[in-house]
Parts: sequence; C-alpha cells; structure tokens
Amino acid sequence: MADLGEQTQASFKSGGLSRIQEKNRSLILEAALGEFSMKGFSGATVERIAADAGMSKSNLLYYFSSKEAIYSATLAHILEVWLAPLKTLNPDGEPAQELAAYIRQKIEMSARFPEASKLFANEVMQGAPQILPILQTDLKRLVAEKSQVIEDWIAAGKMRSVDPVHLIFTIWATTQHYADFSVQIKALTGKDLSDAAFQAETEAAVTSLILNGVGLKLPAESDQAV
Amino acid sequence: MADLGEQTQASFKSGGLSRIQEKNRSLILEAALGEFSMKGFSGATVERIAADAGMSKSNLLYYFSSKEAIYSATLAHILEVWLAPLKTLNPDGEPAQELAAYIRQKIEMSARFPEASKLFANEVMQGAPQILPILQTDLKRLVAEKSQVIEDWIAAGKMRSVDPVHLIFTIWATTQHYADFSVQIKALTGKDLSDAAFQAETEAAVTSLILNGVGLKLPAESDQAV
DNA sequence: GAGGGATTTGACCAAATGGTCAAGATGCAA
DNA sequence: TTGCATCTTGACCATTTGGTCAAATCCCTC
Repeated sequence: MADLGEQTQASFKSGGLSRIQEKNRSLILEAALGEFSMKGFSGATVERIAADAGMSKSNLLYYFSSKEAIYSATLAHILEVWLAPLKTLNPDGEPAQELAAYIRQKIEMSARFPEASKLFANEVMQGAPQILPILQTDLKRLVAEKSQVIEDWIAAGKMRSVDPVHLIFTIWATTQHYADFSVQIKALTGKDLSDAAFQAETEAAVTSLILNGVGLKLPAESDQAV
Repeated sequence: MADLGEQTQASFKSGGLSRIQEKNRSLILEAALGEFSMKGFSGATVERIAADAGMSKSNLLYYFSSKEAIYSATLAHILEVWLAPLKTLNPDGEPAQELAAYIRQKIEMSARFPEASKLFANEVMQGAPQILPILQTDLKRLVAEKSQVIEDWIAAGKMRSVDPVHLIFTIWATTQHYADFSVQIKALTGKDLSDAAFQAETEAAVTSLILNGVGLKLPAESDQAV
C-alpha cells in the first residue's frame, strides 16, 4: 500500500517537487539572494523578497516556514557552489597551472555571483550563526587536504616554502574583495568586475602577484588552451 | 548681547562639550561600534546600544537625534583612523621597507580594531550609503597619490612593474580579511589575530607573499629597530 | 467535468522598535 | 541656598514586520 497515488500531483514523499514548487522555490531563492546580500539578514524583509519573487508574502511563507528558513536555504544553495573551486586543485598538476586556474575560477565567481560572495561575507562577519558547523567540519577538512597538496609541492621543490593556509586565505581575500567591495572599487577606479576588461586586468594582476609571491613563473597563455 | 553666560556650564557654541557630554558621547560611540559591527545597521537596536552604554534609550536619543545619526557618527569616528596608515607611505623610503611597514600597520589595525574593520566592510558591502562621497573624493585622491609613489618606485627600477591600484587592493583585502573573517579563520586554524603569535605569523606570511610578489626582498628584521 | 488536494491571497495579530514628550533629577554659578 | 540649564527617564505612540488563518482559486486525476 501507499505505493501509488500517494504522490498524486505535487508533493512527493522525498525531495520530489511539483513543477510549480520547483519554479516558485527557485524564484524565491533568487529573490532572497538579492535581498539578503544587499541588506543583510535583518535588513531584508519577507515582504520585499516575496515582491521580488512575484508573489504574496503569504505564499512565500507557504514555501518556506520562516524568514530564517529562507535564509538558511539561500545560504545552503550557494555554499557548495562557492566552495567548489578549491576542490579542483589537482595534486598531480603543476603548481603554477593549478594555482592560476584556482585564482581564475575564484575571480570568475566574484564576477558572476557577487551577491553570493556578499551573502557569504555577511554571514561570516556576523559570526557565521548558520554555517559555523560546516566551516568547522567540511571546510576544515577540505582546507587541510588542499594544504597538504601545497605542502607536497613545496617538499618536491616545486615552489617556495610558504604557509599553505595563509596562501589560501590570501587567495580568498583578494578574489572575494573584488565582489564584496565592488562599490569601493568602482568609486576608485570607475570600473568593477562587471567590466570584462577590468576582470581580465584584475585576474592578471592578482595571479601575477600571488604566483610571484610563492616563487612561481606565470604559465604561458597558450598552455591554457591545450 | 548673547556673548557672555551663554556657555554657562556645558554646551558651548562650537564643538566644546561638557564633561558629561564628552563621556556619554564616547560611551555611546563605543557601544554603537560593537553593536553595528556585530549586527549591521538594521540588526542593531537603539535600545541595546543604550544598554551597552549604560543609559536609557531616551537618554541616548538626547545625545544623538536618531539611529542613523549614531551610525554616521560611529563611521566618521573610525574612518580617519582606518585610512590613516596609507598616508604614511613615504615616497623617499625604500619600497620594501615602506610596503612592509604599511602591511604591518594594517594587520595591527585588524588585530586591535576588528570591529572597525567589520563596520567598514558592512558599510561598503551595503553600497556605502554614508561614505560613498568620501570614497569618491578623499580616498580616491589618496589612492591616486600613493599609486604615483609606487609608479615612481617602478620607474626608478626599485621594484617589479605591477599595477599600483591592484597592489593596494590586495593589501587591503588580505589584511582586512583576518579581521572580517576572523570567525572563519578561527574555525579553520583554531586561532585568530587576538593571538599574538598568530598575528606575527600572519604578518610574516602576508608580507613575504606580497613583497616577493612585487619583486622585493624582505627587509632585515634589525632594520626596523633603527 | 467533478472531486479533492495544492496553491494563493487578503485580513488580521502580536511583538519589536525608532522616536516623542512631559516630568523629574542633577549639577553648577551666584 | 536658590535658580536655571543640563541631564535622565518612564510612559507612550506609530510604524514596521514576521507570522497565522480561513477562504478562495487553481490544477490534476479519474
């Protein structure tokens, strides 16, 4: 029993979402990202998120039981995407290539998803009330793993001896800075990462600075096309 | 008329503040910095700021006419301190010395005034509603001036050719990261800048990375004592 | 096209919060 | 001590806002 007909039209027992649910949850999360990243958790209002998503506040609360639930879902939604690039650091690759690729990806993320960067920054600055457990477990494990990769490169004489954790922090800081402080950057330079030329210039500057910083030569342009 | 007796005991016409005013405004600004940096503008409440300052909400509003007025005053109060280190970059000094000193000062600021860093970051991330004009004028002028200093060093063959503005951004990003993301850093390393040893380690790592990044040798330890 | 669950919404509520105000307490000059 | 300006506060108000609920509408299955 309870094997057919139980998912009559929409709400499946486990994870399955109706067409309408799929669409609305997606609209909500998108609107929520915009609001939360712009105003912070407290500054955002459920009403405005609902309006941005094109529905009533009541209806939004039909999909997410509370403001905090929307916030958590938004955060969870971006988190894996946000931390993904680090996972691609390949122990078997050449340090210069790998680090350059990582920096490129992080700047690409800052350019394409600046709201995600701001939301993440906001969350951490407020003490990471939602994601602290993830930072302490998953992210810590990932950083430890990739630090070891860098240590191995150093031990193999492939790059200068630097503290891998501080190197990772430096890459995070510099790349995310261009998203989080985009207003300041625009005030000072007249441009930001939404300008393709500025993005390229930024990538070149940051990559050059960091690779030289760890005693590596920049990989030739053509290498990337191979 | 209106020339004597008008500043009977406390409120002087221009800037002069009574002993009580001096103390209370200072208490308020300190409490406000803590609240605003922790919760952001919207998340902070006047009531809690007042409580932290040891007075009633009504009394706080006797000193500052609105929540926004407190916020503006707090921001103005930290801004000059926050941007001061860059002004010390000396055109006549040696690049390695000067940049190392600048990085050291910025990390020292992050260690001593993490709330100020977070408040500033928060303000800028929300679009710099209060300080955008300052960024566009004063800060822009300062950055242009110091960029020229760096350009001159490059032209004199004293350091590798790098984009001065991106170099400044990189220094800001890395140093402030340790204050703004202290919770994440603590989650990953178990320490943060409040630990003197970690501060020293951070300063060494960042300085080494950036100076190498721009083709400079680290200044010898002893040089700083001269 | 009828039945019933899924979806949507407006009306409403309670709590939080920024700000006002009048009255009282305090401190300083004479 | 007295008079007056400064300082302090509790009571109060209006608005915002997160969340509830019952009623109405929509959409799918049979």
